[in-house]
Amino acid sequence: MKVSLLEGSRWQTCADCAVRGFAVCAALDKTELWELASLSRHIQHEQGATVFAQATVATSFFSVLEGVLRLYKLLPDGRRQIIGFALPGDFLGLAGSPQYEFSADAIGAVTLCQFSRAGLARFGEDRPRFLRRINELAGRELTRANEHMVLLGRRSAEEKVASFLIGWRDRLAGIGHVGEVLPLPMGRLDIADYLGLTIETVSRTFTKLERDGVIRILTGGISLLDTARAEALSAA
Amino acid sequence: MKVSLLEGSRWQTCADCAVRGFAVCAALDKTELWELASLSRHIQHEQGATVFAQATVATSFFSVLEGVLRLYKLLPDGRRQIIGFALPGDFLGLAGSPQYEFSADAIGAVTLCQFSRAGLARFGEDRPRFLRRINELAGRELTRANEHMVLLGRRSAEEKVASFLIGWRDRLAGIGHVGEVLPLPMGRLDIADYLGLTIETVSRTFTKLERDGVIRILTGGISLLDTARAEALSAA
DNA sequence: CCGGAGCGTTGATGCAGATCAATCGCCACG
DNA sequence: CGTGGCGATTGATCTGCATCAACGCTCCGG
Repeated sequence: MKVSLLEGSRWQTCADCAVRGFAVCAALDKTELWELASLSRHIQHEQGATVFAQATVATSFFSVLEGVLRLYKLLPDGRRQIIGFALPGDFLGLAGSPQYEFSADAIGAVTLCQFSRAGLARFGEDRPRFLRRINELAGRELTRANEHMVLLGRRSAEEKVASFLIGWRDRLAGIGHVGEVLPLPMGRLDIADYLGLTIETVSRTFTKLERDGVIRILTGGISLLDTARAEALSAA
Repeated sequence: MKVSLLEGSRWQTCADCAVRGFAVCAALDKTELWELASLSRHIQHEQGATVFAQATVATSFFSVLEGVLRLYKLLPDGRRQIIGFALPGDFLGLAGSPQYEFSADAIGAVTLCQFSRAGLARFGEDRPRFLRRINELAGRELTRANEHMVLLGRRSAEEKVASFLIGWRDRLAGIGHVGEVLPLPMGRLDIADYLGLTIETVSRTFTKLERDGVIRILTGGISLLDTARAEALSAA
């Protein structure tokens, strides 16, 4: 059973952008939106493409329109930690440092709204509403990061996987996803590197959750059979 | 050998506040500083006191003047993850959610600058410079969080301890600390909960680093003997 | 000067998850 | 309709860190 994720929405103008309600621009009025649109460029990347790489000069900010990205940091010896997945509406570049803090690549095809760093900085300079919006997004990101630290430092493999599934479900719900099936566009290796585990442990844990009747494993996703049990594991 | 940390500085007015250069208020001019001062209250907490607790209503923001705090999240069963240590100049409340996202307690005595949430929000509402300052601090925090995730998810015990020591040294240096000796006001348990380890593993790792000639263990701190080796472990 | 509480260290043992090694299943392609 | 490749699963074994258990040091109060 194949599962698709947020395909088919097409962008026309900022005003009827698919992510208008979620993205940075949610705080702007019509005039501002026009001005912002003039600063933005609309780009696409195919499956697996790297949008930007850790430690290269950060020339752009991005807002995700369609698709999913993995955001990750690499250690010199190749160990990888995925620090998050970016979904439609997410803004990339909050750290605001002159170099990118992490790398981002496309999981499946993605469409992005690209802004020049300087341009957006100038645009925001004297727009408190916009700055407050950025703040709000940064705060949310920080909250997610804090929770992720607890997960990485203090949870068992089973709790990690359950938390991931519940968190992913909630994020998809937040951008309007509905349905029995929870699509997982990222591979097992991505999940492992997100949870600080190995691919084998992730696979075994999925299997265990299925054996215990908590989930059902499908190609490209899962279905949550025992939500209560999963949520308990995720909170515990 | 006992080590003291940032004792003795006394606050008089905002203009000659000990953390004037580092804190939120660094972005403000004299007039604004006066207005901000009228919103702030100056509070102290003794050793071990809890300044605010996770999941209680967030009525205040804080800026640290003196001392060190541990910021942590607890799981229902008591497992603890320390998400960071707050030093003079650090601002608490960036997440901006209506409840505190984590708890904070004093390690040793602390002095804080307290602001009412509503008051500070109103103050900032239409001051882009201030908002940009908040953004800058949030970005820095986010960067720290991302690095901490890599540490928690992908580093060995020895690398964790070395990274912690190097990071701590750099943070203290950033607020003007100098000297051979690196004070560690937090106990082994705090370090363990910061690094996602147990107290025993932390203790053993300290001992190993001392045996290997990388550090010397003192009461209340350490001395870095082989900086290069420690930095290598920390980066690797 | 003595006693004990609290933190830190050290030792012995256990186990969750890593590592090493096939095998499987699903497509894409010839 | 075979075949090769890649991701996922499963199995066997190993190991880094956790856990369980003393013991030591240091400082403080009597």
